[in-house]
Amino acid sequence: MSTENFSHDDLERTARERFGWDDLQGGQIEAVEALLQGRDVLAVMPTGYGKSAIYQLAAALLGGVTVVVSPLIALQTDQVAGLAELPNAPAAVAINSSLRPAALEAAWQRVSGPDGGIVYLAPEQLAKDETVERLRDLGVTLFAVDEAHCVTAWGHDFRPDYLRLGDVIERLGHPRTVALTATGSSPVRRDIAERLHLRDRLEITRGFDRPNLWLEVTRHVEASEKERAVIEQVTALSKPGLLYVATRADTERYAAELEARGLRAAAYHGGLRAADRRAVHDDFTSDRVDVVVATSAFGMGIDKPNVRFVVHAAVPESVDEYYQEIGRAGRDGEPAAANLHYRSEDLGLRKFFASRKPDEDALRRAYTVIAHADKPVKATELARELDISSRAATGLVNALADAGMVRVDRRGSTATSSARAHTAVSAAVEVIEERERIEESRLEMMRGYAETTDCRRLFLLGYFGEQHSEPCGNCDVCRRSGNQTPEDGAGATAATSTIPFSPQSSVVHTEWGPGTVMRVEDDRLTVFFEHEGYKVLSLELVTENGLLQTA
DNA sequence: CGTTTCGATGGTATCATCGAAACGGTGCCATACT
Repeated sequence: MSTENFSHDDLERTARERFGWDDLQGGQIEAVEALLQGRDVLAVMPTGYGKSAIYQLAAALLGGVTVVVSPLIALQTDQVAGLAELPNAPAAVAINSSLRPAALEAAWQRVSGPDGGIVYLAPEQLAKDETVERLRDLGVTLFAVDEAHCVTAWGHDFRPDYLRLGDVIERLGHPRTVALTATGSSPVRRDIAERLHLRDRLEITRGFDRPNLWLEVTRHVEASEKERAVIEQVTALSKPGLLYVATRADTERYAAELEARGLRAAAYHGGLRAADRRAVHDDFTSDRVDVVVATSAFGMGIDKPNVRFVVHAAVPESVDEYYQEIGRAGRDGEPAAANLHYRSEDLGLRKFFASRKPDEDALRRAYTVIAHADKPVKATELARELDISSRAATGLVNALADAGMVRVDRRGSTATSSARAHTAVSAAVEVIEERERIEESRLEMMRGYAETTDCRRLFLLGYFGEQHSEPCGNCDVCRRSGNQTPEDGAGATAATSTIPFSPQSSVVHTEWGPGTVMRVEDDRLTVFFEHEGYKVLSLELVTENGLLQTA
């Protein structure tokens, strides 16, 4: 089948006849057309915009087998069930550890026919040669990575197989690839594109500004005072809503406190049994609870239009994560509140999570084993040899690979040179420390949001690379300073045109190297440096001393 | 990095105080049990 001769009408007819969709959005059409032309696509769109429709429609038009990488089995199951309700949609299966051998074989058979189908799986499945070879034999026409920010957020340590997806795509012959996510500042977008080896990519960003969200930060000194304020606010706000907390114990404590106030509250965290998690999720979706008190585990796959507030009892690890979490409020376009309760001490827990001290001894032993082996070493073999978990082993290998000291293919890891162990270790340590610097700078941007004295929406949109000049009129800063709605406040723009650096332009700093300008204000610049992370620079010092050059 | 928990201490008040140690998030998968 020729893949380049689909007309706009074909696309809309297929959407209607096979899925029952009558109203595709511009961004969806643009993304599908790019895929049909053979381009790779990075789509950044909020949940509810219809990201799944992009690869589902492309799959139907292209035929053959579509692979969808999805981080949670619960999400895979939901997607398969959704497609099964449509009589003419492509066959869809989820391949994961919950399947017994017979069911597994049946699933493979379902998509092995001439019409192919959609295969949902987690990246860990694609870490198995057997799975990749089976897909390669079937012939993959489209590769989709759903919730693609997981590549950046989880790949480095928590779920290292996310970093292997780029190689998997190559081994499948680089079928056209689409990455989908609901959030992504430009450093995250670039990391996704590089890690997945996207080629000739089209980036489509839609639906970032959420003017109906009221933005507010309340600062606290004492922990107990903060807790009381959170409880009072959540009790007072319109329901339903979400309360994000930092620890599992806090979910239980706050939920109990809210129940004592007569609210229907449920705690949610990753330690709950699968059935309990599902129950809380369903209760929230069907308005049987008022408030879910959750860690960051709660979120992916939630598409509930009438969430009236998202309150944070503690800062999340980055503005990316914060924006994704508050974006779950007010999807129906009606007013909704995003309130952050902030104590600077709360940054400490996030800093702890971000800091992963490089284990030099483990790196040295790992490199020594790999360098002295007469054949490639698989992560599982390394784990056995060093008596560590296979996750830890994959993490060590990822660090050595990022430093260019080992090469990883499907047979395992091989040393790239005859470098001595201490050379390899210090290179890997540098990679880990750089990552940590960047993580900490992302946390500093979160502090920046909490402590900013400017319009909060301008801060958020600037973080995501959208330069707006008018204060929003719908945040606590604007309210205090008497800013009205944007229409009323025209003409107060800063003279940014005289500043020699524009947002999204590439720059080079004498000390910090290459970077991208993220935000331009009257007297300062925010720049993301590739090896250092975010830095806020005084415009005066930068121009006087010639520290920054446009690249 | 900050908070909570635990145990030792001192001293006799039958427990307050201090310092050290432990703990804190996100989910696949596989394997070993019932």
